[in-house]
Amino acid sequence: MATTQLEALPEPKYWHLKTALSEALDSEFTVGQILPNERDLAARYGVARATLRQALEQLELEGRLQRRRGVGTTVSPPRVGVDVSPAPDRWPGEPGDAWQTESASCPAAPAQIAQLLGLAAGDSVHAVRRTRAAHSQPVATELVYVPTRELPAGQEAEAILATLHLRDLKGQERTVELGSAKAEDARLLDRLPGAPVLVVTTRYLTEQGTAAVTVATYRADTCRLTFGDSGAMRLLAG
Amino acid sequence: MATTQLEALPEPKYWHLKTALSEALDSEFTVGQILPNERDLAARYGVARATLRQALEQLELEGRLQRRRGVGTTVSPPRVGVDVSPAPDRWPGEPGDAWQTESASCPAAPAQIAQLLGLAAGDSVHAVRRTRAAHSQPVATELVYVPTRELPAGQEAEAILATLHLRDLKGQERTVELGSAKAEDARLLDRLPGAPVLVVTTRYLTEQGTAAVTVATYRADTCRLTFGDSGAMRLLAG
DNA sequence: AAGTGGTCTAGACCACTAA
DNA sequence: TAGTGGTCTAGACCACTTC
Repeated sequence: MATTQLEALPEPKYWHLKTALSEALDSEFTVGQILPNERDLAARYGVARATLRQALEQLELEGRLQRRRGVGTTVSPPRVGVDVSPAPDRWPGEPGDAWQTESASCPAAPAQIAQLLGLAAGDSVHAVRRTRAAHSQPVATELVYVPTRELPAGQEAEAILATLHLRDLKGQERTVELGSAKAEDARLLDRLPGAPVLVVTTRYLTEQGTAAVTVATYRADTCRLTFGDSGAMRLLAG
Repeated sequence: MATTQLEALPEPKYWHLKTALSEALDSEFTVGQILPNERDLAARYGVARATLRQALEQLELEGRLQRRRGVGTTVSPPRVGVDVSPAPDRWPGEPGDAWQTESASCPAAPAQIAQLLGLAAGDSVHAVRRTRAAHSQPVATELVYVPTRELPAGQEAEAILATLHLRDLKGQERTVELGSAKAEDARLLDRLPGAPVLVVTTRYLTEQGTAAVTVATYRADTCRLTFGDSGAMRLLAG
């Protein structure tokens, strides 16, 4: 019986554990199936529960597992691809987009938003909350920020978006980064606060400057963001 | 003296801790400054070290902190924006792109890559390793996969890329998702294995099908992916 | 050698879900 | 009410960097 690599293993236990679990997931489990509970799994692999959890956390981060308190740990389906590059000449809320408008409010602009919109810190903005689902599961929540420059406060969400549609859109700028879900976003996405999310920030540009900013928060565990062909498709359309 | 919210706090300790630390970071520390060590910090806030670490981990995930074993925890600069949407009519390795070619090998295609390239599992492919830096720090590492269909094995990296440049590029398809760094990527990015990364997969399309696939791995803690204007800029160029 | 963050343990209790 | 994952503790040792 070979000693294998147990004598000199620079890799930590949870790393090997993760590999072992990942292979078991491929060979012995099917999508949606529920795993043994954490205490049993830890005992089965001969590690402390905290160590087992470290491996599960990474697998959840990679979209292989889904854990729900009070329920259990289940095997995730492959991530769903969600398109985040709609036509570059369309405003949020124009017919056919993937979002469902929820509500509107009129808070002071967060510092970062104010900067993107070219406003002073604390200026009032319209904020329209929207959500997006795939396969009947919520995958993203978004806030559309519009300056209250020309449109008075207290409008309906649809009215706010409608004012954008009248304007001439010059282009969009988009960024993607990793974040952790704030309490409100987490609730809407059916996750715990702090869950990893992909934050997509889009700036809508007109000749006069930035007319709107959207901050969309996608569940990182279940989503794969897709950017459709940025060359041929447009050439075909034009 | 008010009891504040200590009587009924559904939020966990590490969540409050994170907020407290985040505010301290803004007001009492400067970029690059080194924080007190974890044992001292934990004592200062009256929590166990594991709880303190849970808060630090989230702040690191959000790009606010950087922790290095044997050194300490430092305050991170804002994330750097890296453009991941070069001109949609250019191949990898054409003059002026942001990457530095490292080496080439000729492995069997991983299952996922084979599928994207329309190959059978285990078919041989060229794999060109490249890296990308910003502010003298490595921010991404990439593998360019090219089928060995027309080009024999054992080529130099530059020769492999050069064969692509002769072909007519019809378009690109790009996806972004969250991953965790494999051992090799982690080493190149100066991170520990398992570190969170943004994985950008690009498919290069010709009339004949998929000519190449790139898998780029960006440090999620230090990078903000940017997608330049997808409308106006091209109109101006054309 | 001293000090840092990284890993690991063995326990406890809590919040939540479902029968 | 029983069972799940989520939080928290107090300790130990290890890997790495720096002096």
